[in-house]
Amino acid sequence: MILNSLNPAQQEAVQAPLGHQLVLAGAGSGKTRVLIHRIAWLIENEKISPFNILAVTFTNKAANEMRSRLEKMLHVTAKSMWIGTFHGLSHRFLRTHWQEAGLPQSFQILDSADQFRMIRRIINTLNLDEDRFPPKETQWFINAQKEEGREPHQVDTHDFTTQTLIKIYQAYHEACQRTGAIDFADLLLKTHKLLLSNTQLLAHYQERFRCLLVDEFQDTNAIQYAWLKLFAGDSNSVTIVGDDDQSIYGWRGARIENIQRFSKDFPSAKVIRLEQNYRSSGTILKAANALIEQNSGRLGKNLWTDGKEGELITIYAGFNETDEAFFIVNRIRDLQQNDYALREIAVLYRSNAQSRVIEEALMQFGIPYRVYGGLRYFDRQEIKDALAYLRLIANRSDDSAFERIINTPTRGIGDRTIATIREHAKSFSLTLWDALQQLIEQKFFSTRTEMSLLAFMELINTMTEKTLTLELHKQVEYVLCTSNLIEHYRKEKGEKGLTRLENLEELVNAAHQFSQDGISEDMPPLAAFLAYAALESSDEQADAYDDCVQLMTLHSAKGLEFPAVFLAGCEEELFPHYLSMNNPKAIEEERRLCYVGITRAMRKLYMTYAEVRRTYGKEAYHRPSRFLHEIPVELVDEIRFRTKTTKVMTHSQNKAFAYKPEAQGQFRVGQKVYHRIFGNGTVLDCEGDGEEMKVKVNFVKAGTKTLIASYLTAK
DNA sequence: CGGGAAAAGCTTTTT
DNA sequence: GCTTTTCCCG
Repeated sequence: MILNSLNPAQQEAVQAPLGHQLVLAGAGSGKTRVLIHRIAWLIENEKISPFNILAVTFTNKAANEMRSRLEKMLHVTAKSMWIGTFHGLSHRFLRTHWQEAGLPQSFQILDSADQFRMIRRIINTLNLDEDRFPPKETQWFINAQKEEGREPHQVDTHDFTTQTLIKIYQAYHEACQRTGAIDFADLLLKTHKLLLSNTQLLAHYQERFRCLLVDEFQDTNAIQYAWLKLFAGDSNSVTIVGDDDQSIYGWRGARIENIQRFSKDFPSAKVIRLEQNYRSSGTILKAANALIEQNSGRLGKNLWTDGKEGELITIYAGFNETDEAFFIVNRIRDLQQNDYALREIAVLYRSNAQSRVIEEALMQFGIPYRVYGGLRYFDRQEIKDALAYLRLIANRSDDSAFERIINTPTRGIGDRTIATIREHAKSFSLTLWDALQQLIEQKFFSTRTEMSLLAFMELINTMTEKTLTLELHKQVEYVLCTSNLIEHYRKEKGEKGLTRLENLEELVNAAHQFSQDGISEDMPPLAAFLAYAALESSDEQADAYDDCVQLMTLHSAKGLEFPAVFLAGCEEELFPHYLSMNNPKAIEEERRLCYVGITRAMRKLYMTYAEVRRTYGKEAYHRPSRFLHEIPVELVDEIRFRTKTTKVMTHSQNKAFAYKPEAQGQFRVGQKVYHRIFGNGTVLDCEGDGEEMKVKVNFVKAGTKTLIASYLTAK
């Protein structure tokens, strides 16, 4: 194996003797490479069988990448290796041990939308007020409990509200059990619980997985930590890789403290720091280091590079979000001139809503772009409809699927009828399907309603029979046709309906592709496909080769790198977000998010903000983000006020065009001035006049800069 | 049942 | 402000 491509610290991590290891890997320090080389080393030099290795990542994408890179490196298939996400691996485990776990063989995975509907229904059935117990918050509560590994009866409670929430949790828990559904958190919980209670099984798995490796360890939550510890047992070797400075998922239960806890629970663990950065210029790195230093309780790490200092960081103050967007587009065009490919440029922002203005500006200039995040393929309405038919075929007790399609496409079954079925199901603890069957036997409905209902049951039963022997993709095709979904969406007018039809067609292809890849092991193909749809958030890889500007949130940028990065919306209230403002811990997480953003940039970083921003229909004035002030001024280049493009603004932007900043008066040489980022300084030179006036200022702390007069205050 | 009007949201996201 | 969900009526 080629090790000379690794630096000494990396080599140390890769070649460490068996035992526990904690690798603190800074941004851009080659963390993934180390992890992959380590696994290869274990196999080739320590003669560990791939069969004995368990590697955990946080996304399917990371898992797939790791697998394929390993296969390339070792020239073997990594099939026998357990590489995957906590959820994916738990799923694999539960599919094998469904019986011991007390699950039906065809257990269905609920995604968060299914979970939401189910919880809301339970709140209503319990006659609770949706305003006092908002389904979304309740869902949050339940998931938070699950992430801490607490079942309904294990939650301590004193106040009435929590007691009610637990009641809902309990009812939800029972509903899941009755319908054979498990949610994402359950995958981990049930795996953990089964291993704890079944010593034989535990011994078997502990004996098998002699080497455990976990990536992005700073993102693990309580149940994941417990899960890992259980697999580790007393004698297996555990390697964790993480960066406390890049922990940005605290809000969904991730705990940085798990890193410290690991050192305590595995005291023999060797700590290795990877601090050499291969990604960013010296300037960008200095900015990142200075920023993150403001956080308390860090494990401590200082990134360095032997590369060039590179270009200064450009901070731009737009007068509103449109101006900010046009600045970004203008600079993107400049970058294009300077031989940057569009795909090498990323625009990052705190929240998704910010993408719109930027998209509009890009569109106006005909610059191709791609927005990451947003609605995923398997989350689309039409796809979920089709999958619901398949789910009901596979498992009649799947209530979520039942509710979704009993009247989609419409077949004359109204809300009243569905409510009756629900009620009956509740009072006799039946699944909706069984409740419906009973009610029909009891001749409960009017003849017309009964006919519609019978037709529905008949449809599902026929589908099940007819597709029993069909190949998976044929099965999907059959369902699409006989369910009338195609017909239903054909009626939807406009482009939307057309896209939906295309998506449905694509589902047949997806099924075909899936069965050809054939990783379904001993699961029936349909069940495997449904699990795949629930667990894998298939990202369209085809677009990856297109040359377009990459737009995404800071969260989704983690793990990526780009030669040029724009960080838009660097304003107080937006970034840091106003919901984090009064919580020091949350502010630190925002700062880490900013750190992640800055360290995505390889050569050139722009940070922009808007004086006025329209949010939720209201115009709001914000101060520049505190994070801008935390970057040493000597690393910052220039502040420009207005771009040439203001003239190109279309009618809709007229408002922006009409905006005139308050004249600050004329400046003269020798005058003392103040700037909100650079601080105090003295005017050295003036050029032009009015608001277009450019002023050269010698700042006390920041040195000499040339900027637009409007951003200076006379002292 | 479907369409239009009114109302309600509205960080960050993977699984 | 814009988008999604809900409500109400023909």
